[in-house]
Amino acid sequence: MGLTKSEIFTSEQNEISSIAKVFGHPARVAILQHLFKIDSCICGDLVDEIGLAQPTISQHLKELKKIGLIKGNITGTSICYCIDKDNWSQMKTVLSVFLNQDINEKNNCC
Amino acid sequence: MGLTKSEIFTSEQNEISSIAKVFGHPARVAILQHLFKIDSCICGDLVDEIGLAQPTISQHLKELKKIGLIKGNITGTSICYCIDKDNWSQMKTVLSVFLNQDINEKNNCC
DNA sequence: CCTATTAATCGTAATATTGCAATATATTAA
DNA sequence: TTAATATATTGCAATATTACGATTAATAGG
Repeated sequence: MGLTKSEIFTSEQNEISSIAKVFGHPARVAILQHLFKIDSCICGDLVDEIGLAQPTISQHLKELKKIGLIKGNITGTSICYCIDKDNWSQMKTVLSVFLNQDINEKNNCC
Repeated sequence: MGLTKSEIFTSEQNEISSIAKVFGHPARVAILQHLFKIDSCICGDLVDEIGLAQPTISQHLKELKKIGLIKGNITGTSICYCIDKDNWSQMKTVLSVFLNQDINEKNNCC
């Protein structure tokens, strides 16, 4: 069906998977890395930096915006995107809880 | 096209997104959480625990196995799955580098 | 051998994702 | 106003994902 049955999972499980899904494409990983690397904001050079067409980059930016990891403000004809630091931190906290489950693990039969 | 252009990205970007993609479905998150929670191995009760059909669970387990996060050994007619601790740790390291990019961040124009 | 049990695989339908050309929108500059 | 520039949106084709019924394979117990 291609349709995830979100309703049978906890909100935590859905939140973790929603965040992870956004990271699940190399273009979006590359966009985020680039936004961190140049510690001022960039505008439209993501299209040159990454080798994808402008509508494709725009679509990926939309995904990142939707989940709140980036924000953009208009500067003339261009738009300046950057990481939303507060949301990035919050997201890290959610993922950390999931990723660090193993610290309390005792035995492992396999 | 539905086809990711992996070849234009770095191996690190592809690795991060591959891991994240596996976490990008709540059923796989739930499976991993359950495997951590019961600190002995489980067999086929994942189907009861999560509310999805057996072939669906089997398919998700396959994805998790493919990327190396879980392993299973045969015990009679059932198969005992558990987290691959070494690979889990390695995966955490890869993701941590990506998630902690913000610690060196200086300014933020937005 | 036959049957029950467990899990994988196959086949398929429904939906989602990716990518881009074409177009629309919005702002600046002349 | 017109042209140029930057980004978003639309529409569409190709491919991927999700889910499950039906079937298959493998093992255990009788």
